[in-house]
Amino acid sequence: MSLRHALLGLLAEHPASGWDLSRRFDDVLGAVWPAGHPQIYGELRRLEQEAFIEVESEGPRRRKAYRITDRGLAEVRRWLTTVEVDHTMRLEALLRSAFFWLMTPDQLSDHLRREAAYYESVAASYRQLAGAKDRGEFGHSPQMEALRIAAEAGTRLNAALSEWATWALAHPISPPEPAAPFDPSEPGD
Amino acid sequence: MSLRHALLGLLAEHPASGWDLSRRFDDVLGAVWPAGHPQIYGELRRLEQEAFIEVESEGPRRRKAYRITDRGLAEVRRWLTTVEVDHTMRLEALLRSAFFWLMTPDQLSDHLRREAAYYESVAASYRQLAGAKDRGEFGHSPQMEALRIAAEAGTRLNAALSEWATWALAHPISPPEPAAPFDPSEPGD
DNA sequence: AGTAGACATGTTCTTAGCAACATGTCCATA
DNA sequence: TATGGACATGTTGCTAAGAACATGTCTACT
Repeated sequence: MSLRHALLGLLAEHPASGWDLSRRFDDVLGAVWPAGHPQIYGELRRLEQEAFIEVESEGPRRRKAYRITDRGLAEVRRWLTTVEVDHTMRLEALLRSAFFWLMTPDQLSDHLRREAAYYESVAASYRQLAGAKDRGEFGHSPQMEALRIAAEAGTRLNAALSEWATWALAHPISPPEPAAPFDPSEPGD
Repeated sequence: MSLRHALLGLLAEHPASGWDLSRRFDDVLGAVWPAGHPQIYGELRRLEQEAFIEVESEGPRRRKAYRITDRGLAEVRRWLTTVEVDHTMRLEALLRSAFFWLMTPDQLSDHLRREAAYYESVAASYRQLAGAKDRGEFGHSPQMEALRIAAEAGTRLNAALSEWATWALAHPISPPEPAAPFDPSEPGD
């Protein structure tokens, strides 16, 4: 249930509408915390009821921009500083690795090659983003610096996964067992 | 909804009861795919209905051990080889990093130090496990080799996160902005 | 004036996930 | 023989997540 705090965190930067927030999730935060718009609109309604945010302005097309309240700002800070980090991970790619022995060597190396390429391309795009930020292309606000740190995590995490897949390619799983056919030309054990 | 395939994958090794499977999730798979026992028992019932698994034996305390069917084995293999990997990640620790700018420098470095220590200790335990497997302490079955590969991922992933936190410690976020107090001893801009 | 398409917000419905509760069995040991 | 604890399986009920559907508006172009 970190969604509410993520929304508060985004609103701490500046007011935004549900649509704006949904976009930021799609573009940035979604990589580590996916959230669809139904969830976001619903959570915003609750946050308003609890006075963590308030309507700042109403625009065309029923657009409502929300502003964070002092109470809301205090709540994000409380979360960041006193709530234990939830280290739960959910990585289907790694779950699959426990079952690699069910694949043929060919299927597995094909799979690993594609995984390595995927993670490498994601890592590359974070690397590029980090580079742009280091060149000052996005200014130097504290918010931007926090995203620079997040981009570093994206780079390292995906690079590690890519390297792992490459490592696994070099460590094939031996065939299903003792079924090694008897070969009289080989010395016995 | 990878849970069903994970259960099938575990049952592909050998028959097991709901309790056994729940244990394996707690001990091993839970690190990358958490699952509580209510979910597991429910899914097993559905898998049996769909003839992916069947009851192998009934034991004391209503214990039911399930065996995978040919249909079930084909289904895991289909999943492993033809279903696109879902690369969705959900990492609260990284979500938080986008909001580091809301913390004071002291709070942030305290946080990062604890994160680095946490990930390093997790990485160390995977490293140890991998070492034991390399020393042959768990035999050499293909299943064990797959878990060896998974342990490598655990090591690299957590090491990367630990190193990231350490890197972030060395890249502090500059103060909230232009509020630099005027100091007449400094040359003006 | 009509219309296509992006913008914007919502509801509905289903499933996933998970904590809490309920039930009963077997085993060791006091 | 009573009792505590590990074993084992389930149900209930709430919240999260997410796909699909519904609605309406504004802009630009024809």
